[in-house]
Amino acid sequence: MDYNFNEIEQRWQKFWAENKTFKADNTSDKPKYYVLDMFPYPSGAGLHVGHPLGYIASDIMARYKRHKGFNVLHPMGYDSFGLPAEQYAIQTGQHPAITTKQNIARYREQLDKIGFSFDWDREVQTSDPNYYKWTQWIFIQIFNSWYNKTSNKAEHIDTLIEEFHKNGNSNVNAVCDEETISFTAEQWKHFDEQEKSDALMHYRIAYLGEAYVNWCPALGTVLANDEVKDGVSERGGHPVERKLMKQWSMRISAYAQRLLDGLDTLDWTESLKESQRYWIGRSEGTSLKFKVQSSKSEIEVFTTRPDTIFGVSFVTLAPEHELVEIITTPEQKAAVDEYVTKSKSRSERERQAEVTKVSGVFTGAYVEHPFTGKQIPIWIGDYVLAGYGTGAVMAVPGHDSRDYAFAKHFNLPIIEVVAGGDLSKESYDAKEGKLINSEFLNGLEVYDALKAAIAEIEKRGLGKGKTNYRLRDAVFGRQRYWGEPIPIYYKPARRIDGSEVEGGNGIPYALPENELPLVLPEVDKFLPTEDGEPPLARAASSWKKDGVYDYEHTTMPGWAGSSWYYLRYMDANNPNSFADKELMKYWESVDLYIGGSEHATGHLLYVRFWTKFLKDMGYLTIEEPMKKLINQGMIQGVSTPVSIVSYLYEDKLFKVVNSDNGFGININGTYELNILPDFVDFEDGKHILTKENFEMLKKIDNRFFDIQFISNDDLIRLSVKECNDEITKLPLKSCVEKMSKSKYNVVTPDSICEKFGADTLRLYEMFLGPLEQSKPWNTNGITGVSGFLKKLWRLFYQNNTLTISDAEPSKAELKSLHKTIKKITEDIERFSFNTSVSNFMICVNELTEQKCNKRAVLEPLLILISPYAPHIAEELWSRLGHTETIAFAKFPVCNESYLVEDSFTYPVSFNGKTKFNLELPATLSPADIEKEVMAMEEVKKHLNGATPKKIIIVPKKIVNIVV
RNA sequence: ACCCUCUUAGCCCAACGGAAGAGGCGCUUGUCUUAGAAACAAGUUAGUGUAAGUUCGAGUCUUACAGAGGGUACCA
Repeated sequence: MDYNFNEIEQRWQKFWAENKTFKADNTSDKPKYYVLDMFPYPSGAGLHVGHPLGYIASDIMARYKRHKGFNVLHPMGYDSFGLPAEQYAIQTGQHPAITTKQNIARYREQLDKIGFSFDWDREVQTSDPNYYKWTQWIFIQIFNSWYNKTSNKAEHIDTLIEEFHKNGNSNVNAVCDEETISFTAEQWKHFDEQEKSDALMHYRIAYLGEAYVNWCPALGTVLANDEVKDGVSERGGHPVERKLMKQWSMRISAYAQRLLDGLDTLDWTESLKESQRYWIGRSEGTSLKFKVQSSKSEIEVFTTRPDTIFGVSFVTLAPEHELVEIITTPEQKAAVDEYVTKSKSRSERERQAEVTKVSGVFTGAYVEHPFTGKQIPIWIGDYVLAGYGTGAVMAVPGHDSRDYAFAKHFNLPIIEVVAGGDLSKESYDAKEGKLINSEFLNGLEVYDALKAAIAEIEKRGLGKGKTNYRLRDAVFGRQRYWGEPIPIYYKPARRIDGSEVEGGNGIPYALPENELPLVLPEVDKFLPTEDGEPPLARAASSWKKDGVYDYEHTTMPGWAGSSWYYLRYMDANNPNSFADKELMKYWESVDLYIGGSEHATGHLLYVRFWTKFLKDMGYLTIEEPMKKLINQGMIQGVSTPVSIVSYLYEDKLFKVVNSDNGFGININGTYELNILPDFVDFEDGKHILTKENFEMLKKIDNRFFDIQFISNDDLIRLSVKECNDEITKLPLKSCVEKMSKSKYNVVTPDSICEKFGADTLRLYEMFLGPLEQSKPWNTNGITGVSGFLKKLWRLFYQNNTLTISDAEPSKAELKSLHKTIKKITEDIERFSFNTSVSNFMICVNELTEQKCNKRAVLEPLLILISPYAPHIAEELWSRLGHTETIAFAKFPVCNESYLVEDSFTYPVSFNGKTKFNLELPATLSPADIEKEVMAMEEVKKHLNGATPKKIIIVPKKIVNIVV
């Protein structure tokens, strides 16, 4: 009987599904274990071999924990709202719901083939109204909340209204907008509906406010910071620009400190925590006011280096700063206006490309130095960011490299106030050295000067110590169709007398909870309207609250649904709440979360934010959603790039000079692309293009007239028309990069499953190397893994018959087994799955050599291997006569007594250099070992009469004699 | 520019600070086969990217540099 993996795998996949083997119980005496994969977006390309890497690892963990007696929650679902389905809808008219459904079906089919132990009864899809009803519900809770800095948590907005009623807002210690005006209780009582709504809006955690956003004209929507890469949209690569817009936002900044502090409690990689810390960007400094000369205005700056206050030689405002217009002198107005217009029109990408270019303009106005009273010019420059701090900096060119570059460029004075650098060459940014040229700070070390400067600034009432965070509030509205509708409607404002205010946008109200879900309406087209309204404005005129009031037309961003999905898995089908409180208490938080590191600052920050919010409101008991997190490395694809120099189109020859999609153009003005892998062969470790394939390539794409192949760094130019016989094999340059549909380097798991089986795929993906490390996909070693499974099979089947002995195993057999038990257990506990695979190989090699077919050895071995290769394990387990699944069989425990060695051969070394070996009983104490060693003739010979300085003895390791 | 990770045999990768090698691929030679392939058996190869330091002892710890991969990007 041969190992027929196709048949075996299908049978067991069917068995698991029919018997709901992996259904997680909500009540159990067993300890719980929650293992979760990062929510996949079901893209049209399906799974490639990189996706299952993490899923296999988490599945091994889930199966292992079941063997270990845990009640395991291991669910899967889909983050099914998102841009690609919508882009496809715009191009084809196909409703994104249909595309999404197809893609999910394809994902599911691929996932099922790999034999994961998911509890599919708990599947969730973010685009399902039964799911997004609760996403909307959570939004309403956030809308109805404010952040109380005194209690340091979110509270219901009613407590704030009550306070306004009693005392106005002067005593309120809340996280709110900068421009919040103060009012008394009396004023509050006389506010009309609009004014009350506006006042509260400054405090709500989900709020409608003006913000600079990343506007992407091509996608017709705003993007979050983490959805923008290199100044272009992460999905699609379209240019992004800055735009001031009224937007729904989330006051995540209120949680900045807690998000930072919480990191210390998490078992995440240091590098991931570091990225979050950096993204949150806490910095301690001082706010400081500069009086503008001959004006009532003041410029407030934020600085972390108040110690360098005497080194200020100018002040720089961001072009968007509100004072720019007010303080600019008539003589400078034209220049300033031009600069402001120019910097506004520049896209993010241009801005970022010009980071090293210095630009700016003088406003003509001056401030007074707060200590010396000296006149200091005010400049504007776009190296100052409008959104950070106060949008203004005190420039200390001597000790800040950006100010230095600006000063050098515009020939502004550079004053040295901290000794230790050479200011003729560069600024001296280090926080080390003594203060000079600084009046009362002279002679102090930087650290002491900082404290002294802050004290003096506060004493004189010029400013105060302040902590700033780089973390911005998250824009929450998207001008898109395929997302959760925001459950808000607008009522026209009313005057005190009750009459309606004409025009205006109306006052936003949250929908009552019994009207949820607010279902996504049908639209005729998935595009914005002619007047630039989002697609939801196309909904039928009946799509209105009570048939009268407009709903909000923007939808939620991709991260909304994924910010709480781990909770829904605990109680996926609950119609009455987002999840039952008792169940959330039982499942607590995720014990192991596995996914890619690309979510470091997006999803993983938002999910922590929502968790903290829900805890504040009393729905949860946990502060952090994911206790342990592992980033699986990326599986990269291998591509073979070529450059197209010119191409033929409708019988005309074109030279590639530029391209409007801004993609793939290299310096020489050629167009780079990757050859489809179907045309590339692999020989002697090199990628080659054969003559046959070249001919094929010509036929398929006859536009390519003149192609440069990059071959071992030499460029070989081939003309398609003149292709001659000389070239039979052309070595191609290959490079390792992200696996992506657009790069033609995607490998799917399907063909591997077909050819070698899912168990081989699972083992092989683990065998590739450490889980967290990125590695290129190659199938060179896959026959080794597949051979191993065949070898395992042959331990049970000799000459096509199951031959199993119930005899007592030999000492050697038991040693092989228990050594493996020990190693595998250690490997799983530290997520070292690659080494487990080789340990299995060693074990099977040894047992094969011992011709072991003892049940007492092979049964435990099957349990050991079942998390990794569950199908073959189930099959052999059942053939051994078991009628129950192997999934819950007790994981074997290592019996150390089988591993004990009688003796150990010590390497005896002098000064670290091994001279000879000495076999001694393993039980000998270090003192006895020393006696034995020192008594030896050879030792005396090596010592040559000298007395050893030190003798180091590590039992069962080494003996080292220091002379 | 900054931050993180990695660098061990022809290749992929192992080695609680204790004799550098477990495993797989590849390669070589057999056995078996009409042949190919498979299976089986035997064999094969590095002194750990470079330079310094800590240590009785360093692939492992520290520092600097180089290369590769990933992340962030004027945050005052």
